[in-house]
Amino acid sequence: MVNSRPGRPPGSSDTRDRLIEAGRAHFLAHGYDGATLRGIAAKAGVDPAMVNYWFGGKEGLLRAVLEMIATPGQILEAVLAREPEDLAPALLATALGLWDRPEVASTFRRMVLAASTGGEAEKVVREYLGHQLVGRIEQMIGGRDAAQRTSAVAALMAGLFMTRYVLRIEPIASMERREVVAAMSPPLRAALGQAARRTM
Amino acid sequence: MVNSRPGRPPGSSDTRDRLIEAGRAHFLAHGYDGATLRGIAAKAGVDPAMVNYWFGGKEGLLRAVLEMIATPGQILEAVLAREPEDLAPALLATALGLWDRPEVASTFRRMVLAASTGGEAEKVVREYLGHQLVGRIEQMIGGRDAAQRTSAVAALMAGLFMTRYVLRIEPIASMERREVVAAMSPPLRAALGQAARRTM
DNA sequence: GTCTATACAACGATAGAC
DNA sequence: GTCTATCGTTGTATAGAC
Repeated sequence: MVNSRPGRPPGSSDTRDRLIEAGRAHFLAHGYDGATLRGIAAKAGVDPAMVNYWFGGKEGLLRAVLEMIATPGQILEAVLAREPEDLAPALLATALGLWDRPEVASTFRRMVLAASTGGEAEKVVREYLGHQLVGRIEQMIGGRDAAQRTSAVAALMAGLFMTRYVLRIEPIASMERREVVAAMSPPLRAALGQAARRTM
Repeated sequence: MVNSRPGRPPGSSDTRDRLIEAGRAHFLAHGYDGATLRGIAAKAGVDPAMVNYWFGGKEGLLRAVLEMIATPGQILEAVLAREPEDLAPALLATALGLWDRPEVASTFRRMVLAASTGGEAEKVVREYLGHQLVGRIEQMIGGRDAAQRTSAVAALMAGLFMTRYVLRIEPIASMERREVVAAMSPPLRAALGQAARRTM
């Protein structure tokens, strides 16, 4: 394995930072498989081999870019201050406010697509979503049957994102933000609310 | 452009069918970018150049594979006989019963993938999901605010599928089917139930 | 028309010189 | 640390045999 975080090199070497920024732009524009190391390196103004040196390969660069974005945490942080009664609409409004920004939606869109290809990027994205996002929701809601309720919440939020931003299925893709909040709040409240009842 | 559908060649040429079957298996196993034309051709026992001859390229083969897979509204058909009270768990149990069959899960997985190719396949998949699936749900539940409630139902089901089968996020990916039904029934009932209330 | 054979540019990755 | 040279593999294109 290669040195992935030098303390502060004496010579030059903002190479690493330039590669992360260029990689973010390229993954966003072309997806994981579509982006090329040569194109990223050219935009960063460095040699393509530097990707392998600093990140161990293309997959390592994706991991570094994902760590840089770290948006799911922002949603939860911004919401944790609210009282539990308002949790559902607050979570929805905060998430939509973030996702409606085009560059954020595109980033997650690419992540989902990368995770759907079955390639190496899939493992990276799954790790990221599993720990960073789902783990923190579960920790947040706690209580009995936390795992089941967390799964329901995660499925609901993931489905909202998929239908509205990735697949762009009508009518949800064109709905006003407050309409979406109104429509999704009751089911999200049910998912957050009490432990799942045995129904069959 | 190349001839893509010969009437009935006198000579041999099940080459096309063999490529579709091999392509289905490979796309399913490795994803679109992960699958290689040489690997597909080898499994089909034909020359790699035949993919270009019959389908015009890799993307054309994907389109032919998608056309071959009959993606059914079986879920809705099987559920429509139930009374409205049981609708949520019935819909979930039926959907899970279908999706837990590996080849069906893979089919939808590939549709998500196809929606990302950026080509003509994206439009096809979106049309199919929008009209064939979401449109029928809306027609089924009817009433006031049908569009909003339909969106919530679609998001919930899409999210369930994404987290459990595509992204395979824990713990929902490993949960028993009846656990999933129990966890998702309350939010799904809320989505199906009454018109969304204005919450903000 | 159907297929084989071959070639080509671009890709991710690596070894080793500086 | 950085870069050059190069390897194996990818998707695609084409020439020509049946």
